[in-house]
Amino acid sequence: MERQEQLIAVVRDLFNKLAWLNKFKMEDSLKGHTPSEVHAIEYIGKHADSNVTKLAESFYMTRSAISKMTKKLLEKELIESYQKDGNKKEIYFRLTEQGNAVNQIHEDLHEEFRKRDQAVFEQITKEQFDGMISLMERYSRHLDAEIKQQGIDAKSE
Amino acid sequence: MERQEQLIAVVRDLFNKLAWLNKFKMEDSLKGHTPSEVHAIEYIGKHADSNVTKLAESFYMTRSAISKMTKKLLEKELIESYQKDGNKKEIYFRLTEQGNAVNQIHEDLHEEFRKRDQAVFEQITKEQFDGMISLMERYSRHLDAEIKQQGIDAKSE
DNA sequence: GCCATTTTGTTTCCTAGTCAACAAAAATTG
DNA sequence: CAATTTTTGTTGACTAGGAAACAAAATGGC
Repeated sequence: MERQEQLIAVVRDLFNKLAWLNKFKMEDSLKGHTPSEVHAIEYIGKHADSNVTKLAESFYMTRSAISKMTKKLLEKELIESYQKDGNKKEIYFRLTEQGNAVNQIHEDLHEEFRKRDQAVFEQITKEQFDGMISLMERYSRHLDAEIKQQGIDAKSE
Repeated sequence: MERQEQLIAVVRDLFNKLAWLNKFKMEDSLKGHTPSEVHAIEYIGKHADSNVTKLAESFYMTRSAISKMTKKLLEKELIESYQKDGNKKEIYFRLTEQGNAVNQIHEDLHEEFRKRDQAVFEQITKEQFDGMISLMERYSRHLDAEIKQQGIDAKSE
């Protein structure tokens, strides 16, 4: 197999596995919320003035899907919406107290995962780490250029 | 942000982007087949005696989902099923001629993607490459151990 | 200012995938 | 061997998300 394909295949498999394993813990601690919902809560917690469009672009999902999801989060009172003076179109989100609580649980879980996998990451040298990050970023920019060239509009975050 | 989280975030974003971009080309050339179906065709093409269970384990999907998918592939006559003497339970799949054709288109597309992104990968030295692969494999084994310890049954391929 | 275009968000219809319950065959236990 | 347990595959009910059509607001060109 080409090294390129090999690397992508290995990474993909690893990510599937990681997501699959973490899902169990997540479902345990965050019952009643889908991974996507939790992900959205995390995003809204981190970014001021989040709205449907920004979430959609960041998650590579349709606005349709996000609109439905945020509706649920509003009903569950995990987020609340607000608008700005002089703009009746855009609707922004922020976390409620309950949303913050969920976000906290999620962060704690992440910390747990981090500790669980720490040993693996400790073996990486700074050079290796920086090399990998810069490769990813280079690849990402390359794809951005491709996307732009294809005339597809993406605006990845 | 922790380097560990940073790396995971960057990879996740990159993969979303890559999948999203490739989807357009895929949809163009392989209209009528979902990415999952194409993925299954690829798998069946590569592995002799594929069955529902093996596909499910490899894709981290439920047997239920795979069962429905293979049913569709059978109806479209892209795959065919067979059994072995003395085993009335397990049902295996192989590609039909049509399935092979689809697989070929898919491979050609992959080749196209490979060329498109070649420049990015060319800059990686052998040491870097090997280091990354071995890191992924180490991480994968670490997760396997975790999965085993959790008593979840996985048998990742 | 006014009209066309773009942006933002929602809704309806549809599909892919999960979960749970199941049947049939195989494997295990005694 | 018989009885229990596990494995394999399928089905039906349900949900998350995509596609398309849409309304309302904002923006841009003139």
